[in-house]
Parts: sequence; structure tokens; C-alpha cells
Amino acid sequence: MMHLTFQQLKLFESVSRLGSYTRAAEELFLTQPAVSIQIKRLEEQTGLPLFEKVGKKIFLTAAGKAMYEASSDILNRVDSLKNSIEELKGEVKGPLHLSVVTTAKYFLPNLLGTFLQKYPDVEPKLKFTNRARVIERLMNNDDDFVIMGQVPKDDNLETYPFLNNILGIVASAGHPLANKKHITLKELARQRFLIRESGSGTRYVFDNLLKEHGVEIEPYMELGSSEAIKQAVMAGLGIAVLSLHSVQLEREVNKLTVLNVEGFPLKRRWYAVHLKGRKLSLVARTFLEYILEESHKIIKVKFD
DNA sequence: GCAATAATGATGAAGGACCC
DNA sequence: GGGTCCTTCATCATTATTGC
Repeated sequence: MMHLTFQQLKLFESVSRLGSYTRAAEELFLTQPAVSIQIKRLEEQTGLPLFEKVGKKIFLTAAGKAMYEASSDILNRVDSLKNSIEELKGEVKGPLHLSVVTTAKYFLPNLLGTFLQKYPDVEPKLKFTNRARVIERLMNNDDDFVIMGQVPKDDNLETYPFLNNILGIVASAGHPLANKKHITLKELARQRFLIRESGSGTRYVFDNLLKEHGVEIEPYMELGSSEAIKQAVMAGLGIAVLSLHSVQLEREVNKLTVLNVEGFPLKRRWYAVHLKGRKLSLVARTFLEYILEESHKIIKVKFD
């Protein structure tokens, strides 16, 4: 009979997910040897290696994959048990698992901060990633719910719009088009465009808009985050489509400006989304109700 | 840079001795 | 018999160091 500890499973799940002993140690506030020793003991209990090293990378063996599936399941069940117990006690307490598209990092911490002031015993577990990965996690039912701007068309999803997501064409304050009253999309297409990688929600919206108007642009540069794009725009490398949530501060200090382009700003919504039929924990329900009712009071953005 | 190993310390459970 | 204190041991963590 294997004698596995909960700590070993937690460490194993973390190492598998992050592909690194060191990263797992950082995540769990331990030292790397502590992780190494526990994984070794787990392998001794299993009687089979769980990881194999190829060069500097580690990969799961067949036994490791089976262990990963089981450990994820056990950890999820324990989280769910914690939620059930807290629900029986009627306390808003315990883990809150959310996957969030990266652009939402400009407003979600603010919402979460005010929520945690009210419910300090909630343990938020956030994953900021791009739209494609958020959809993957949504379909795998990995989180309580996800937050995204562009919800895939799927009858199996429950969606809750909660906040305006305004997308604008952003340029450096000294850009030649900065003071122009009306800019056509064709005119815009001649500019140097900085765009997000495919898989990003902002890119998805922009591509669709261009297709609708039969306009083609040649991207000048592709960057992996809104933050990188913002810095590049401020450096005068080009213009970009960005959520106005992400450039609020830069607009206030006159580092960036929003161009007056036909069809812009694009008014979209932020959505909380989960699979239909998913039973939300008390913590998740409370947070969902909180953002539906309070987000527009807490998060303000200048649209013009 | 990253994982493994060795030496060492902290902590908690179990068991025995002692006292009331 | 029950409660308290002390010792022992296992476990899990750390730092320092080594090897790839």
C-alpha cells in the first residue's frame, strides 16, 4: 500500500504543472531541496520514476501522467470539500479559482482587493493568461469561473456581462495623427501597427473588425503582452489597439493618446463565464454577485 | 542555472516515568 | 486511573555544497 502524503501530492502537482522543481518551490514557499526530497520519496512509494530529464527540462513519465491526473483530482476534491464545509458553516471562506485574460489585470486586482477587504478569509488563486489558454481551462472546468472579453459561441456556457471593455487605437502623445479629428481605417492601415499574438482576445476583435471593413494591415511588430505593446507605443514604435483600462494612467500623464478612428472606440463587455451545470461554491457565487453589482462603481475608465 | 546530496535544526507524536 | 513532564524518534524543513 502506498503511503502518500497530501504535501507530496501538492508538490508533485506543482512540479508537473510548472515543469520545474525550483518554480514549484517558489510557488509553495519552500526551498528547492525540500521539493526534490519529497518527489524522490513519492517515486520510492510509487516504485517508478515520475519524471524524466531531457537536457535541462523535465517531463512526466507514463506513471507520472497517471499520478498527475490522480493528484489533480484529489486536490480539486479537497478544495471542493473545503468549500462545502465553509458553505455548511455559512462562511464566505476558502479557495476562489479564477482564470483571467491578461488585459483584465488592469482592473481585476482592484475588484479583488475591495472584495478581500470584505471577505478576508477568501484564498484567491488567479491565473492570468491569454484568451486561448483561458478557453482551454474553461472547457476543462478547471476554475470556478473565468473572466474574458470575447466569449466563444457555445450553448454550454453560462455568461455574465459585468463591465464595459472599451478598445481604442492608442498612439504616443506626439504622434502625427494625435490631434486629427477623423481618421479612416484605410488611413490607419498605412501606420506601423503593433499587435498582440494570435490567441489574444484584443487581436481577435481587431482582426474581425478589419475583415468586416475589408481592410488589411501589415503588422509591424507582434508582441506577447499588452504591457509590452504599451511600452512600445510610448517609445514611438507604432500604434496599437488596446483596452482603455490598460492605458488609463498613461493617458492621465499625457504619455499616450487615443486616436479618433472611424468605428472606434469599440464598445465590448467583460464577462464572467463558466460551464452550464457547474455548481458554484459559496465563495465563487459571492464574488460573482460582487462583481456584477459593484464593478461599475469601483472601476471607472475615461472613454473619450 | 538547476537538481541532488549531506549535515543539521525544528516540530510533533508516541511512550515511559512520576506524582496526585 | 488520570494528568503532566521528559525523552526518543520520525518527519520535514533549512543551508551549504556538489555535479551536470
